[in-house]
Amino acid sequence: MLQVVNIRSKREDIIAALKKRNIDAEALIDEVIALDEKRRSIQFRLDESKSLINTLSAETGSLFKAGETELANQKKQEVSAIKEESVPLEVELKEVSATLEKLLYSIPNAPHTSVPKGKSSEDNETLRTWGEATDAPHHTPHWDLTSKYKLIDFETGVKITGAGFPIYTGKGAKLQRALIQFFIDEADAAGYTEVIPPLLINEDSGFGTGQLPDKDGQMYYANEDNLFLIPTAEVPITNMYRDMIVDEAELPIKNVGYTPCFRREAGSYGKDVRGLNRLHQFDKVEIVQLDTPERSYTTLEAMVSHVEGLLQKLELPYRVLRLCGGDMGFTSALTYDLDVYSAGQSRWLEVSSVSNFETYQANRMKLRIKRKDGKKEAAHTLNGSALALPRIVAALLENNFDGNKINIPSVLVPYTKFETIS
RNA sequence: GGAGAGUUGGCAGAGUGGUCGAAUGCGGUAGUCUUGAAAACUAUUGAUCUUCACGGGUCCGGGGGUUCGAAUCCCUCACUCUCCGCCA
Repeated sequence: MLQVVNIRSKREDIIAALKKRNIDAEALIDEVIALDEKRRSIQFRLDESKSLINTLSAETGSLFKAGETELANQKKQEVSAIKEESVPLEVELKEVSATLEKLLYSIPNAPHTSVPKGKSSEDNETLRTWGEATDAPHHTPHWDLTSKYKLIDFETGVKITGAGFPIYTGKGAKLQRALIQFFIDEADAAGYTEVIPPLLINEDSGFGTGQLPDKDGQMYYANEDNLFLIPTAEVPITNMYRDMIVDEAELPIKNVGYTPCFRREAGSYGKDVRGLNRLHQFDKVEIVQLDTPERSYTTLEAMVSHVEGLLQKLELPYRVLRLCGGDMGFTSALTYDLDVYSAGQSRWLEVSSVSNFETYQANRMKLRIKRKDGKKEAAHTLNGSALALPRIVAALLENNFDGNKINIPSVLVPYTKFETIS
């Protein structure tokens, strides 16, 4: 969530930034400011009466010890009276704080100055493209290839679970593992520490990264234990640092993790869900960084470059987009999407989303930096897919199909241990 | 799943109704000593809200209660450990 201090001191900037998300937040922001002022004034009065109660209670104690029972009883009654008076204040403080918090949870992150205005994915800004985004001569969609070469069994997946839960078989399974290993090796070389996190998370973690309170409908829920299946490794990995104060010297913290991801994808349909385009369970390698506010945007660019490097090594044509305000995620301040060209479907497929959340997540999860001078402030959190597997597999198959066989990009051959699929 | 024990500052660990935000040890930081280091000694060392500041409030797993006053008593939830059961 946004920090109240910032809302107070940068009211205009925040309202202007939120306009890019097509939100007129003026009334909301002013309500936050008013509630915060109210909260502070109540707390001040409450603190005063508590201070008085503490003093009088201590005096009562000494009087009892000294045997001055009568005086002590008098003080006792005095304290009771003050306490009674402060009860409504206490109730009010709780109410005001709860309302304020709820309001803060409902405000999305303020977009970075570079974020373009816009309503939908149409308005995203294409920054650059790499490679030739041209259709393959045979123009075969991957679902035909996966069935022709027996790489993925969608039907049996339906039988044992349901749509969107594919079974990778034979070389399809090996390709999958090869990609994961390749991605992790690359991240390793770039200085990321690998983690294998839990695939189920509790409510606090869901709140920390911003999936809760409103996006619970997108996560699978393990009712009996009140746990959620992770929609992305971002959640467990970032939450490793929840409620922590990290020394400035330890930053940046760089983690990479491979996990399956689970998404209910309620409301999706049509060509979007065909084949590997959108699944309920898919594999992803995620990179996560924690850094200082002054460095985080440089870090963001470095993360994008890392992802671009992966795509270049895989020889997949791609483009880099800067998301417009209307298409950005709730918690992000700036997001770059990377799309690969799918030569069998003639469309771009999003394979990575790299974001800087600034202090939005850190503030929620109480993740702070301890500066050299001892001062504490919220850290910046960032993450990105590096990469999401299914659409990479889709593009890889489609783009490298020559009519007779599928040629594996040379960088992957040491991992797959086969050069072609035929 | 059953039975029992526990949860205190970065860590270990005292503290069972008042002066306890909390002894002590370790660790951290600064200094003395030393050519330097170690050792020793001295000092310092939690978080959070509020205030220009002085100061004040809150926090001893979470929530609630009893009391003039709670780390300490009661209720409740969560977690950890030990034993038993089950099991990759």
